Amino acid sequence: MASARVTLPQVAARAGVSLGSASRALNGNGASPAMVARVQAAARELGYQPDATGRSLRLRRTFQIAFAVADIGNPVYVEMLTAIQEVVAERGYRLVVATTGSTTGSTIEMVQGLSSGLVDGLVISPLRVDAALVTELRAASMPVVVIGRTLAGEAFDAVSTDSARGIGQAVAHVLGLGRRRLGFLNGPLDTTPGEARQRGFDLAVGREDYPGDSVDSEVAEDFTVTAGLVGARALLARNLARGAGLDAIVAANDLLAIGAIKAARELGLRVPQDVAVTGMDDTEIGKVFAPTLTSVSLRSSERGRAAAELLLSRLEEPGRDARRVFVEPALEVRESTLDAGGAA
Amino acid sequence: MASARVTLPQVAARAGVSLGSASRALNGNGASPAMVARVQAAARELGYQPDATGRSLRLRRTFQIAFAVADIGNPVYVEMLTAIQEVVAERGYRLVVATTGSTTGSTIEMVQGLSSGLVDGLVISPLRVDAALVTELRAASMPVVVIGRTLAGEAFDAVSTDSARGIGQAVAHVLGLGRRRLGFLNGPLDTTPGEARQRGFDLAVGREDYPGDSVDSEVAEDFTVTAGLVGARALLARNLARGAGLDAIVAANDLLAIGAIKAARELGLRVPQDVAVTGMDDTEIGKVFAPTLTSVSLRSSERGRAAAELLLSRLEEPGRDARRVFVEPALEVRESTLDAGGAA
DNA sequence: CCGTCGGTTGGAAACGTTTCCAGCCGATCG
DNA sequence: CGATCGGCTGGAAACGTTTCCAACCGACGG
Repeated sequence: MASARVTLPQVAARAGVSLGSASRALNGNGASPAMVARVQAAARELGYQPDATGRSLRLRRTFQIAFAVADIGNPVYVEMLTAIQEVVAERGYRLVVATTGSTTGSTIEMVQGLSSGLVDGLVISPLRVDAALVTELRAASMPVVVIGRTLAGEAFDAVSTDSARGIGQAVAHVLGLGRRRLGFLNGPLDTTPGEARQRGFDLAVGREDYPGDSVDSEVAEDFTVTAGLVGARALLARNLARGAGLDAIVAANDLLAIGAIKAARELGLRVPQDVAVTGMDDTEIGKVFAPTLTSVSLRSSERGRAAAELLLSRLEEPGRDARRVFVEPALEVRESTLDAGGAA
Repeated sequence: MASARVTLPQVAARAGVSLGSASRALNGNGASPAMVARVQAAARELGYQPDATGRSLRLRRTFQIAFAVADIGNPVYVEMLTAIQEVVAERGYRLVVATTGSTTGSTIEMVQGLSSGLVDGLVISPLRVDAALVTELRAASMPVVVIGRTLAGEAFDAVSTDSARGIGQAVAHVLGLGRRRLGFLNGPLDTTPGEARQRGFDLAVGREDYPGDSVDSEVAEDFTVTAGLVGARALLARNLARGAGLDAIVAANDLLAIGAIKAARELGLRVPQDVAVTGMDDTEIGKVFAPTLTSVSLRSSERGRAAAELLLSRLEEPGRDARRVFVEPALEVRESTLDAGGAA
């Protein structure tokens, strides 16, 4: 393998022209047609492949962008990754995936590691945010697009959604179904999504005209099915013991919701007849689950795509003002809240 | 953002030493303790970050490796990606994800694009393989590790499993449950996994002592839930019409299996009581599905990890002989084949 | 017919790093 | 006490590319 690389000087020699001319000919800058033909022929004969490192060094661009994410196992991030990959590949960029770890400390380390001219820009969707991370991101020697909470007052390009409002939609939906004893199954409160979704729930059930009878919240260890199962067991058992079992669980994401459905079934409860369950993120897994999962779509693909486009546009126009893209949450009603009767 | 980069000459100047000494001091090669201290101090004061492109150009290594995959949406590949990422990150490498497209033509293009010194090595799990692709991979100017069919007679490092045998295990399992009318739901036959799994099924049901009554196969459009749903509808309907409905469906992967379960339910069939269903790949989604899915594990994480380790070891020792790692398939029995009675 | 201009070309510099090479110094050994 | 050796250092070259600059050519206009 790995026959010795053929370099541009070799191509130039073969074509009998100077190095500079060869470069111009291949990049289509001010070279005569005859020159272009000669050089291209020589390049083809030799099997010339331009070297990315030499080119990057000179150009000060790598045509790589990074997507940094806490947990690549989460389907939401995979969806974003797919969308980002699609957009950037089309424009000739490559995608580097970087795992941040769940703490801000390890995220900062990762950002520093990336700040070596290795990538031209960064899309980051941080689970946890603090001042140090914001500082680090501002200091980064490359454009950054944040997916998630728009960092207060910061001049970052950002893509955000209103997941608090999304939780509100889910609450309104189950109330509309006549459910009155609501449980909220959340992930860690010190995460950006956990905090926002809790706020959304508290707001929705705190309204003057709230018609529900009881509310209860449970915080799972993280945003996974297993944690959801454990959390929902506690949530359901607690309310059952209290004499008035829950008739609806609003979960902070689809994985938690699936955990909740499994927990409900363990107790012999039917979904949705006995307990309606809603998720959030509208992931593929929820769409194929049985029952199919009512979920608040935060349009992860769209957010990924928007973030990628924001980043590319900034690479083209570095000086422009920071831009923010908002994506509206939208409730997708499916079987997990739809009684056989079909009341909506 | 983007304050002007500080370069090594600047650090050297600040420390009052030569460029070469500064480099040696930072890389820990033959520099006096005093020198190291001075240079590190200067570097810290200036916030020096070594430039990856300059370093790569000189070193002829980028410390990046690529993972090329047809469809990053498939959970199997996500699992591999996670494992690979973990291994390489630990050794100081970064992971670039490359999407190949499903044809060999687009895969070849992608390999060529990567052959620009941008990555030090490549892990590829091709869906379809032909002679041209093999040629291209051999000619690639970097080490390649193949996950999947070991390319006949080729000197690639490879990680493979015997998915044909895995299908055999699934068939044996449902036969052991007393099922006698088997359907096989496969993906496209011109793919590497499709071909192998079909072979496995045909072999398993073609044995002299095969006790089953009937067999039937259906080829879905691709390896997705939707395609599985469509394919399984046809498969089930066809056999129902024939008077003897299937009592087991062996699917070529978990997504197809989930499609099959949905199709069975549409027809009012219970899983597993009326129809037992098995999948393959043992993905997360199958583990949380209701019913949980009996599946043949091909140990995707393990394969990813092995591939990454193979690649890193080759980077350290370029001349060594090609190595192959085999991973045994293993059946994971869950609810989708387990009658309430619990017969195994 | 000569000057000028636009289009092309060759040569050289530059991007930021690592490493080779030669020279220096102090120390050790004969 | 002198020669030699080892450890460090400074300087320079090299990795492969793009682009600047100066020079050249033919053609066109005055």
